[in-house]
Amino acid sequence: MPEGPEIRRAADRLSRVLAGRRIERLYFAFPTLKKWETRLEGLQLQSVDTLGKHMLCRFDDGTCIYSHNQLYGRWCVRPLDQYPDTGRQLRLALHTDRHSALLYSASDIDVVTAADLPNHARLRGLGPDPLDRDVDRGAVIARLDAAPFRGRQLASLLLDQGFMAGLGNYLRSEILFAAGIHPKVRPRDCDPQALARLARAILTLTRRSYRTGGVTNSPSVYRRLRNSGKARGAARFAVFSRRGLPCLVCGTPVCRDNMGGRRVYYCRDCQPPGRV
DNA sequence: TCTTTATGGTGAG
DNA sequence: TCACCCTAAAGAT
Repeated sequence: MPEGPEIRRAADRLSRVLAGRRIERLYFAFPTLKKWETRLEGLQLQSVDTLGKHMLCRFDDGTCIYSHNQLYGRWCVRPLDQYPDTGRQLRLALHTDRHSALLYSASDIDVVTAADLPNHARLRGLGPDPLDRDVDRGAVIARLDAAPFRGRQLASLLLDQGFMAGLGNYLRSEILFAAGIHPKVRPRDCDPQALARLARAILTLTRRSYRTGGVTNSPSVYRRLRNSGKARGAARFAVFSRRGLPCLVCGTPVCRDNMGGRRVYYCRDCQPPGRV
């Protein structure tokens, strides 16, 4: 569950069973965090929040459990003390009187006091999260057009958590395809219409992915691809991981390149390079 | 069974 | 830009 929308969904699931409840027991796999098992025991869990791909389980005394799932971490919610049959390593467990919230495989877990939270190295400098309701299209356009960002290639900018928090590698490709913009284009090369398309794609696709659990294709295209049976796995995405397959709009084979150290997928006909 | 890849991120040069 | 770390699953042999 790696990108912002999936993390936010996981936080919602945790919230439903943890928020407002006393945490009766905790388990930390990492030795340096063991001391917190007794310190946090019996406190009430106030909320489960996300900032981009970062998650915070907040306790009523202000202490937070910070976690980042990277590529591998996975949250499970189960009835109390029932563990899924998985070969994965349990890294963190929060038990109420009814439920167990279990974090598997994640390696980036920490406990942060209220005083240290504002200075936390991983949270400082994050951009706005497009899942937040107060982030609208105008705000995204303004950010794209701001001095630190307008000269940067979109391929790199869209992965920068300081630009917008929560976007990741599949959203990058999907956003650029939806906006019809080549990955090497910079915001300063975009006319107002192109900037507006880009901002709309950032918000629409991130929020769609949140609603659908990671499907960025339009609902009708997704249904059509699934029903055709040919592209089950790839049905989620319009371009991402579709190298060599026909573009869903024009039929040209989808390109794959390395940009910003990660793979980006695009259609060279629907997303022409140069000024847009 | 071995190798490669992955929806993430850091730090060195 | 690169090497590297984390862990799991898919792909190649």
